[in-house]
Amino acid sequence: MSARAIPVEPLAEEETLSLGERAYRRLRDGIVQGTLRPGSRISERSMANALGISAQPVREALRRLEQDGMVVTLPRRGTVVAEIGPERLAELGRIRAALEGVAAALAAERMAGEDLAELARIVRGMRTATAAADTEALAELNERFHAILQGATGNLFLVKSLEALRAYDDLGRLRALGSTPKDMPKALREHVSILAALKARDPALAEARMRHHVLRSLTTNGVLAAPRQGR
Amino acid sequence: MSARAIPVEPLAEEETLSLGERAYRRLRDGIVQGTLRPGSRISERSMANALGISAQPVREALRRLEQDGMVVTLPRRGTVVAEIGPERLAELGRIRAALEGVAAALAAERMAGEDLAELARIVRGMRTATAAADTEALAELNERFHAILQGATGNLFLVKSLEALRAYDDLGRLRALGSTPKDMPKALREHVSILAALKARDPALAEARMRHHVLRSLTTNGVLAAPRQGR
DNA sequence: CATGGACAACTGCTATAGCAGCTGGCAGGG
DNA sequence: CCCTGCCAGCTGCTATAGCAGTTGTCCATG
Repeated sequence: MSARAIPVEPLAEEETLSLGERAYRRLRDGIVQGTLRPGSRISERSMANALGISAQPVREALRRLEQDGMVVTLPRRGTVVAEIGPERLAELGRIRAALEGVAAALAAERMAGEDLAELARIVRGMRTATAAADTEALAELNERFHAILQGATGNLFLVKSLEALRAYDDLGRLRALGSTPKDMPKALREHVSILAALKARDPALAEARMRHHVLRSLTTNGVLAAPRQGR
Repeated sequence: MSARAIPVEPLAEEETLSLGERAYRRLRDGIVQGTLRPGSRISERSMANALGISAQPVREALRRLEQDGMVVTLPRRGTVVAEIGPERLAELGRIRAALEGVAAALAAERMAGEDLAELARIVRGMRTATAAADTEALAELNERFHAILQGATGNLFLVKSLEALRAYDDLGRLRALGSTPKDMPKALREHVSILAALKARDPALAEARMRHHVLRSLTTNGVLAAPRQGR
């Protein structure tokens, strides 16, 4: 009975999501937040009654996490949390930069006019939030900006992959300091330039700018080291 | 009993893989090969006894396919095969090109010497296979080349994502003609140049060349149209 | 004829039970 | 003391049963 030692709390009935989905997010957050440390073993049964649910949803979540590269399970042996060191985190950041770049390129080609208008509204909000140094609102707007852009591509694979990568990004943000203090004007200029490329329907330009934006953001957050990364 | 109409044959005991894994691959192949057409509904139970197995492995496979963007399920409503038109296929190709590019960049930094030697061996084999016009051996070598390169990155997320994307690639290859007839020398030159960039430990160069290689390959296969794609 | 409501037949989702394989320790023979 | 084989206790994995929503049909009612 080592179930008591498992650093996970039972699932509340928070929302209307399926137990499998909730277990997935819970475990994912547990991994990126470090409460489930790399190398630690996760038993389907133990984790199940630690969460107060059955074993299937847990197993389902573990299979999805395995596809995300967060855990690795040896058949009939056990499931362990994968190692996510700083270098691995940097890799994932570069991957995310590349994918967001492709998303921007696709969006530049397909994006509807109303979505562009919505992005323009968001950027406008960013400008005021930057002036007011409202980091919280800025984070919210930033998330919406990327979400709309990715959603505009209509590509499920892209959206799902970036969603998974975003979880890792939170991990990087936790290990480094909190949110970025004084690069907000820089981020604002980058968003403006990205929007301009989107409006101009220039895929290559949008991709380059988006990629640079993500890489720069990761660099100032300490996830990436040298400023000469990935071109 | 509409189970008889489901275009899937029962699972043989082919290998030692789990039923969930086998169902995942079977369904994935069924989708990319067109036997499970877009828009068609997939019932867990029906598919289960069509495959001669229980419902859980099928459900498990469906959840993974959903994360790949191949199916979309409405809670308590049903699961349907997602639409994968030519334009979506082109998008996925560009995504794959970007990811393989990042993989090449990472490999250029981290790759061990013995892996480089193995790649050199493979490229040497490609040279003779190209001279002999042995398309089958060439496809095999090509697969090994990319597999070793991706494996050298040691990044699970990258490997898993590219594995899923490769399935879509097969779909594109099916819709277009068969394997490439006369661009083999071009592919050989590209592999040689990629290997050179890897040996030189030049991440940016390796990435650019790999990305160009994949995009060019997709273009000659008819998956991509204009030669001015993605930079 | 139109309309509304109940019922049957689905669906995805969850829980329980039990299988087969692996591991580690403990006893018994060398 | 060391080695070997057994065995209990794990593990992931699969099957069965049943839950709870959704949908479509069919009959009764206005």
